[in-house]
Amino acid sequence: MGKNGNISSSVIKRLPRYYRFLGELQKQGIERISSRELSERMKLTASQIRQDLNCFGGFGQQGYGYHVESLHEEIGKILGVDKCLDTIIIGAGNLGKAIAMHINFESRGCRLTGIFDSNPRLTGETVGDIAIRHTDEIEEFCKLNHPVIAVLCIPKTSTQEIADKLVGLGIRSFWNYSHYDLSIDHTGIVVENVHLGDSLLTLTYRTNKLAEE
Amino acid sequence: MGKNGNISSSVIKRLPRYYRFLGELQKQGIERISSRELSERMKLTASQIRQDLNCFGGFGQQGYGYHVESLHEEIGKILGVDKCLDTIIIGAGNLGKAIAMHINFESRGCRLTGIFDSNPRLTGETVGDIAIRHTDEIEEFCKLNHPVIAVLCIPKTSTQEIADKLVGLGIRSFWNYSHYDLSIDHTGIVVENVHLGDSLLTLTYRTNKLAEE
DNA sequence: TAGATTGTTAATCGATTAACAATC
DNA sequence: TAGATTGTTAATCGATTAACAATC
Repeated sequence: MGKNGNISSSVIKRLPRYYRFLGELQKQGIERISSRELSERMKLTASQIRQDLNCFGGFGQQGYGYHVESLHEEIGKILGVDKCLDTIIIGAGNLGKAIAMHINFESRGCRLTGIFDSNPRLTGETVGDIAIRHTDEIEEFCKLNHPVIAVLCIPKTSTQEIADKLVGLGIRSFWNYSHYDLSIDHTGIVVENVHLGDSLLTLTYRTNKLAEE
Repeated sequence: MGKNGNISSSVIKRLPRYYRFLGELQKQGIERISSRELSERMKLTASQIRQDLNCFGGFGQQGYGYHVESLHEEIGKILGVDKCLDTIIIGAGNLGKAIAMHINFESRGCRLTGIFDSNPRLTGETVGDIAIRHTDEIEEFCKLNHPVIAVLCIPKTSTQEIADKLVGLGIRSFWNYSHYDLSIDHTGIVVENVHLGDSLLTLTYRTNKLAEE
């Protein structure tokens, strides 16, 4: 922990949620909020909120609380929503297309610049305003445009191989939706494994557990 | 902790991953595995694996390790993959359709039985082998078929209202993809909020952090 | 000033890891 | 039997919560 140093991943994982709630409050025209009131809305403790925010600096003011707009902006800056990380999607099946259409990359500091699929029948088809390219073109595209994030929506068998290749082409971050636990040996590479199936399976567990009682 | 009692959510969240790895090992024809070898493959400690598995019972054998096939089966039973929880999807936009096509519900103890959307132009269109119904039909459908899980792929503004209505119709579990933190006051209701945007935002954070160093 | 609420330190709680006796 | 590896208890570590002095 510390003002600039290493923030624990527990804290980092909570930041986007703070950001969302503050955005909502701002929309609702709420100017200031105390850690206690925010804690009630977010269903966590006021202590934790103050502890979390103080990893990055003293954003609040004693006796007053936090100014919603500036706290929202500060957390946005910490997360990097003002940045523009060029992003490509590998795999234009149902999931790849849905992510391209459904996720607002811009509001999360990213910009979708390319979609690739190995199926030549998809080449040229557009998703939103982006044309699907054949995977053979990835190399040339990367050398020209230097994307840094790759969203992997491909079968698990090819994931590791493609990821390794992409690292060689300058990709530094993977948002991995394949049913495979990607890990990259290179230092300086970031991986976020999503695993929607695992998420459903914990729901199945808890649902069945419920019925037992 | 305890053989049948309350298992901590940290453990539960790891179970699907154990299940996946053991399935892979089984496919590869590996018969037995020690906690140490599994720990190397999964990149966690052998201690943790033994600790986790012992929440549910002594599946191993001293001096031998764990029998891959039976451990895989046991964890499957714990998770409930042998069950069949009827599931409906609310919202047949890009994401709803992608989930319908992309997720193997059966292998996770669920069965997709209906898809609904408020846009009448989608009514009748099929996703996989399931016809999209209009949301007006949800009530009748639930009374007839008694689904227990609802996958919410709808805008955040309508989520709470629809969820409350679905609880009244017998839904007990929500797999929520809307950009809204769903919480249900009723006891005995399970919610899994997914938030793909938050996942991307942590990746953005870590990617920018990387560049700073 | 008095009241409110932060920032921060200390106490608690839970999860992870280490150690080792039990046992196959 | 000897070697290997579990199940389980104890030690450590980290994260959360509580408390309170600082201060707006």
